[in-house]
Amino acid sequence: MKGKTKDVPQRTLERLTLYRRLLNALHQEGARHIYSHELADMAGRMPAQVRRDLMAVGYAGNPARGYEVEGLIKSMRRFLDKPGGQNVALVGAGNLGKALLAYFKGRRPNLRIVVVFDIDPNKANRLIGGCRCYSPARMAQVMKARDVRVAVLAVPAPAAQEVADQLVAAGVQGILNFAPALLRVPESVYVEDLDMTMALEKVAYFSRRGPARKKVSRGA
Amino acid sequence: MKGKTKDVPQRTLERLTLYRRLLNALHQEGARHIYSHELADMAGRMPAQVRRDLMAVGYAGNPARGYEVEGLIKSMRRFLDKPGGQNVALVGAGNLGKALLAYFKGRRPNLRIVVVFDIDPNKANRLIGGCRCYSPARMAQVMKARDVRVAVLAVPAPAAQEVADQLVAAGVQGILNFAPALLRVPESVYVEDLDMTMALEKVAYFSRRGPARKKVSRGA
DNA sequence: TCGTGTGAAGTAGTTCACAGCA
DNA sequence: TGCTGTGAACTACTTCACACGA
Repeated sequence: MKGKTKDVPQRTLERLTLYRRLLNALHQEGARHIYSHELADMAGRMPAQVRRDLMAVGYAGNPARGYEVEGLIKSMRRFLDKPGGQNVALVGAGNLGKALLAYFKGRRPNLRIVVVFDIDPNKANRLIGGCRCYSPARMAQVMKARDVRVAVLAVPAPAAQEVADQLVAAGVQGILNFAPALLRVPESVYVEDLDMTMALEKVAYFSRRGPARKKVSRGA
Repeated sequence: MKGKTKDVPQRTLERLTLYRRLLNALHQEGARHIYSHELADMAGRMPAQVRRDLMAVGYAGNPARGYEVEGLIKSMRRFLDKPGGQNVALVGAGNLGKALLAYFKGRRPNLRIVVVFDIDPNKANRLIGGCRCYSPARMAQVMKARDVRVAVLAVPAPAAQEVADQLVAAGVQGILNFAPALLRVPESVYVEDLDMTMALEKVAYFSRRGPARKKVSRGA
């Protein structure tokens, strides 16, 4: 698994997706070129960090004009996206799951939720937000048929581990976990925990005790 | 703003909220004492890190029995929670907003969403998930009346900055921002960005390219 | 003996600062 | 001149390793 691309730091990858979003908007508005300090301002970062992050995608700017917007976007696409896109499964079609389905719909064309799983038998075989919903029993079969390797987990915490096991058995390589539970999965499976309660507690805490703030100057 | 509590690193605070969750579960099950390595296992961390994190709350363990669960929970409560709790406002009662309302309901009794704001005039003065919904025009007034200092922002990205400005004007000190937009707010306001699309892109990326994984052994 | 508390060492991530080029 | 690309310095965070104590 020791690839040619030297490990991209996780934080760098996050920022790259952000830069891309900003660049797309810029491109829409007709911008042709951009300097690292401009992108940095928009992203709330230091120019040096933007430049260093962009080193990872291997697109060279030019001291006179900065970075060529369209070319940079293309490079980032090559770097970030899997050609042909990646299908995603959603597990858990409760309140949160349904909201996520709607939220992700059309947001990243390259990353589409194509199936839903839910234990509720009433939901089986029905369409939810345009996606077919299946019983978890059919997970392995459906996932293989649709070539799904990425899953969004939006089930209650007590069910999370069991579902994660099923996902792994069905060949999933990456899980975006909304459940407040630590998933035990094989080394090769990537888990990203998105703990909303933790995030809210953090805001509550730091909004009282002064700013243990990001250094980012967020302007006036 | 230079307090007596030496700045708690952001990461430490995240983990503390996690430890507390685990401790509460443990306490429920009747556990009396716990060692740092046990807590570390449950949290997917190193024992030394757990001990160092706990230093921040100022609760001393004991080499023979480890930490006394109940006492530690009390200390963490003193450290993490505002006595009497903090009221929270939700802005944006769309799909996501409503799901968040349901999600947070009862999860942290000390951190309750008590009001909702939405531009849709049809929602004004109606109850949504048990919360009164108001027009953003009434924000300053309602926030003051309910002593709300923390807000969850779940509006579309293009509206995010405008809403953030209103929140700041209404006296908010902390914002949990679900909109994929960089908010410009005064230095004293804490913003935590929770970018779900970014998180999904991260999973998609790292599930392909090998593990730029957290060092955490997530076991087999 | 074994676990805590913590100084010290190690690692990862960020920012500086400057050489080199258009 | 002013920006990029990047070694080097710095900062923040994590882990080691050991003195101390029950």
